[in-house]
Amino acid sequence: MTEKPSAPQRPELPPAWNPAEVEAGLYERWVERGYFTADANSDKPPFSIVLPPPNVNGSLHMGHALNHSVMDALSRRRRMQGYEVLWLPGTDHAGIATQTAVERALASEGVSRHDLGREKFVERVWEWREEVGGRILGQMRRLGDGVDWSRVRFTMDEGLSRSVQTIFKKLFDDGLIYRAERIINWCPRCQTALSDIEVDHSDDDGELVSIRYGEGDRSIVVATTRAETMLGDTAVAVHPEDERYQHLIGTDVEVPLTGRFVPVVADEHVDPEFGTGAVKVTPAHDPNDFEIGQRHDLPAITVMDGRGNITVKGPFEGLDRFEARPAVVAALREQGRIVAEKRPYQHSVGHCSRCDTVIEPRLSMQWWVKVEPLARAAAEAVRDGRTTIHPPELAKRYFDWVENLNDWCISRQLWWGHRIPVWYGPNDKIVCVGPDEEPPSGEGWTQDEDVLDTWFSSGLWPFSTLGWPAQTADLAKFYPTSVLSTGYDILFFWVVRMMMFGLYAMDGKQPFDHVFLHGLIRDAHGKKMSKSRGNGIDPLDWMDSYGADATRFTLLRGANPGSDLALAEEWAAGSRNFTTKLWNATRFALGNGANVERPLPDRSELTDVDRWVLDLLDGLITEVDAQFEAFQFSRISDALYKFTWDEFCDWYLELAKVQIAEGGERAESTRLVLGHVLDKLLRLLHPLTPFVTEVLWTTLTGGESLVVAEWPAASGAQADADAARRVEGVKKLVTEIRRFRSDQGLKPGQKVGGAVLGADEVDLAGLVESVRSLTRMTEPGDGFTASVSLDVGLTGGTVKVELDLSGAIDVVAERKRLTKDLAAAQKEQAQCQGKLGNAAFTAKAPADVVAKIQGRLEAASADIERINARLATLPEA
RNA sequence: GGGCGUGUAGCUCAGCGGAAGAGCACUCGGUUUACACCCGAGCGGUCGCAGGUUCGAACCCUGUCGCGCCCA
Repeated sequence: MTEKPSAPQRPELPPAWNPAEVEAGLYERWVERGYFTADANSDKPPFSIVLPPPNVNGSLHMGHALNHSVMDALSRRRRMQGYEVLWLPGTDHAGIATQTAVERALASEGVSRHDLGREKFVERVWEWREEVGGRILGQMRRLGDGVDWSRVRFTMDEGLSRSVQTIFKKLFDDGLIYRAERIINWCPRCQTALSDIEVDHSDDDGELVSIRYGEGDRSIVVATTRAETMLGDTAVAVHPEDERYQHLIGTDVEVPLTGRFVPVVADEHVDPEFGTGAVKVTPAHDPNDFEIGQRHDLPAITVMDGRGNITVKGPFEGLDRFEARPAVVAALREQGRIVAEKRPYQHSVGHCSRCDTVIEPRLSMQWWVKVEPLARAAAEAVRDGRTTIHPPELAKRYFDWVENLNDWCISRQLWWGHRIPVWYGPNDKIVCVGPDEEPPSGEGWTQDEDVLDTWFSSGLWPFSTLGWPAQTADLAKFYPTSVLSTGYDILFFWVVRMMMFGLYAMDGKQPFDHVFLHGLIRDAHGKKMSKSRGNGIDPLDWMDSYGADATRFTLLRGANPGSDLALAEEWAAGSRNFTTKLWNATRFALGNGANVERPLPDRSELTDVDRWVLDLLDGLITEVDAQFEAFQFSRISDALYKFTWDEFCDWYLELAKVQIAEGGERAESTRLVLGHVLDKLLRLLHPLTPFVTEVLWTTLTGGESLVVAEWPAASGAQADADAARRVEGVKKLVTEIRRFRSDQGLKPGQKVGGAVLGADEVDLAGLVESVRSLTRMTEPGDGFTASVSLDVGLTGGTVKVELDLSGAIDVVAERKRLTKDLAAAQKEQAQCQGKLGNAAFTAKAPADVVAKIQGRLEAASADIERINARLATLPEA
């Protein structure tokens, strides 16, 4: 029987990794083989993630790419660990954004939605969704997202709409949904109410105008930033204890321009320090004024329509609010009623988070969710540990917010969305209709015109997507979901709403066990990416240039929990370099016969170098596992990067060359070690960089796919501390020799004869060949003359290296090198002596610390002696 | 105004009680047959400032200044 060739025939790797050519094909193969399709009937433990649904008309931006990289890494690892993994994708209908987009398209045809009518308009939106709605899903495939495409959902689906109607009815019946007339945030451009979190506040330049109301000793000066709303004033308010105004409280003053007399009321909420201490009260156009109005039973006069145009008969009628403001001020000035004007005056102004239009507080009838009991449950679930927030610092913010929630305005004056299932009938009858109920028919019954906030339906996502309200196998298997991942800026949007609804609908069962909150994407200098700055980076560009793996790796490497991450093209190039490095290392290993055809030989048959790298690998596996459990993606990536590049490539591969050159059994065992280390390393890297590892691993092992390969476990072997010490000794020796060569101006490739003396004493005899190989040092030949000697202090002794540089050495360079080393050793010596000379230190510090310092002192002193001796032998420069 | 976070190498960030680290950038030298998307060697920091606790502080405490975010 002939010996088997050590390197079996294997498909050869191309010389370079070309992601653009390969990624799409790999991805489609994974999908076709059904790797990402979850089985609700499997016996495996479940692991589930629902994708926080992106806008149906959006496209993949860097924030998505980061979040998806996180979710994909988590779910790929769990799949390899033998979990039944469900990562469920989908999109939300983005009520305002989508309706606006379609209205804009219609406008270019000269048609408004009202021309079309509600039914036809909604049809158009569905058509629009068919056209653009798949874009972001396609982009997810490029990134490599291992989602279950058989379960892709949309918030306007029939099933999800049923969930919406079910929960609306349940909340309505429980008294947690009600209708009320209040001040809401109105966007005059979007023409709809918004909830509080859809309003962004910024400090804008405005004006502060002081206006005199009334006459003579019955007059009072109020300060306002919104003079035009005075047309709707129904009171002037002062603080009850403000001595300046005691005589006016309870009297009436005239509101200029209107001829109307309004009462002066005393209210605790007026700040006597602000302006004159008196404020005008416009209950229909200011949330604080509305509350004052409630307390004092004041009428509310609406002076603007939904577009922000003045509706009061007279000279201002029809003017836009921003035109009306100066017009009103001018009219007041003419009457001599302007006491003071301050411009610019910075104050906080609310803007629509969709379109940036200045919000108009408006009195209007809307539907509300009473959040207090829901929010209390949401806080409790985190407090008692059913749900854990990562990083924990952000839990505080979660509590603060949840405990101070106002009721949630859920009705929107749109056509695109879930229509409110409430019918109004004769005699003010109101009926809320559940999913299997017939709406009331007959004369006089009409359905509410409004639709629900998009977040109302996406808040149901963790269970509506699994089939709720039906008790499906999916729901039983995959709820509660394992992890929800999103940016910390979305904490209040997704997380809180999903928590409130999940706990409510699922009998106190939390929607997710863990919440992972990643940071926000910024540019290379930490600035927010934005269209106006033009500093945005498109993840698709990165994928084109550097590959999906490099894009993912860059994002994960920067993902420190709770902190933002700065990105620049160089970062992605660096990650691409890493994938190339991995590619080349594997190519080298394969070219030298690396394989996993047989188990590793017993550790006793391996070399120090083999045991060292295997022990490091064990440590790496332990580290990666621990950091995965802690959502520390940056540490995972860093550990893998450093092992791959700084240990495996820089040292093990170089040392393996020596072992392979030995031939025979040694070469064979080295090929196995190479194969086994790479095999496990590729498995560990797969959740982060699935594409390149798939190609390398299938080539190395002949296995079917890394997607379904087993996640590696540490070997359990006792780490060989002696092997580690010896290899570290080799590394130090090699580094010192290289430094000497470099300082002496030797070309890296130039071979130099040399002798290594004293290797025995430090137990390195067996590794001298490796040192020679890595430093281009040849055996001392016949005419060997040591022109220089080099002392390297290692644990346990000093190794002397003699080199024949065939001629004079560069004394200046050598003196400089030694002087530098001397200075370092002296500094070290002084530091250690200082500590040891301190009686308090030796008395109070733990014994092992004292011993360590003692050891350092001895080493430093020996170094100083050696270097001085060496310097003495050098001729003067 | 309230709360949270953060100031470490030129840039972006790790480290969070016992010898100042990484990536990128920079300098020098390299056609060492895995890799120039690379290899080897180097330069670069009183860890914002001021006090305090401790045998010992980048790390803990207090104050202060700068920056960022969230909520009013």
